[in-house]
Amino acid sequence: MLEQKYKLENANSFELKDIFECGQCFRWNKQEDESYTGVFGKNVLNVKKEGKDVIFKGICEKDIKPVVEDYFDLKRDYEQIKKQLSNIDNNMKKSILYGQGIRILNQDLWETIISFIISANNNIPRIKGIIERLSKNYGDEINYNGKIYYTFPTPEQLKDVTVEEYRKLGLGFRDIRLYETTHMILNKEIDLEKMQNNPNTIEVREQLLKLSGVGPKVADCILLFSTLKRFEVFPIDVWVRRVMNDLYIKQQDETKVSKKQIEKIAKEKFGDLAGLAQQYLFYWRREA
DNA sequence: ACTCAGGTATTAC
DNA sequence: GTAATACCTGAG
Repeated sequence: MLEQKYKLENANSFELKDIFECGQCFRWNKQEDESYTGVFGKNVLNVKKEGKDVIFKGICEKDIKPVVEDYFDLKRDYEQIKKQLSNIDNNMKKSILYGQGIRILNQDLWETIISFIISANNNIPRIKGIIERLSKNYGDEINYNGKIYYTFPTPEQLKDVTVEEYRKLGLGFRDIRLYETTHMILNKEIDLEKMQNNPNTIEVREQLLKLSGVGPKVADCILLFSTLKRFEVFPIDVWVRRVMNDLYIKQQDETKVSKKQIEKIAKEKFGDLAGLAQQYLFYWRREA
């Protein structure tokens, strides 16, 4: 396949580090020239900034422009969202200043489900390693610039993989979760297509929670970071609990702050944009 | 040797 | 319903 190119000129709210290292994705890697290369769907792309312009190039199944516009959420007005959130309080203002270039990617639902099951009680380097090994073992090859990349395996490609094989890839105790969830999806016990078309977030969340290895935090990450794109959810992990306690709750022992309490404050303060607010706060608290 | 990391499932009050 | 506990793995 031929290499395609697309240049986004004078981009606002688009910083490579903010997008790829704010914790939403696992398959984008920094290159020596500060650009990032990643695989999504059947595409391998390199993204580079030149001043305020963004250069996308790589192997794309379809026309690169719509592919990029969709995946990078380019049609959404992040400037407006940031303005709205910044008005809430100085904490939001500060965190948005730090992560001003964040965009929430439209990641494949299936891939996001599996990736965040793997993320449970795990660390980022290991999560990334596991996902790469999964792709290398069961995905398809794509050649680009003399290197071989691998697509994320489909449910069908994982159909006959055993729990033992997962364990060998370093999945640890998540091996059985991956196995069970894959088969629930293959059986249509959980129908991802229906889920994708269901506007009722409560119902979709309930469906996700039925999947093995998916609890409240993982479900909310899937709702926020996949093509489901629900900005009203508020995934609570250790970092979010930490930052919410530091800023708003101020209890001595952050681990004792209840989820309900955090959710209540998030809803009151951030409303329908809670998910975005979470992402700015999370990234700021973890990185800054 | 020991703790920790983007939590979840299970078991026990 | 809410609280305590085990759980792969590998890096520091």
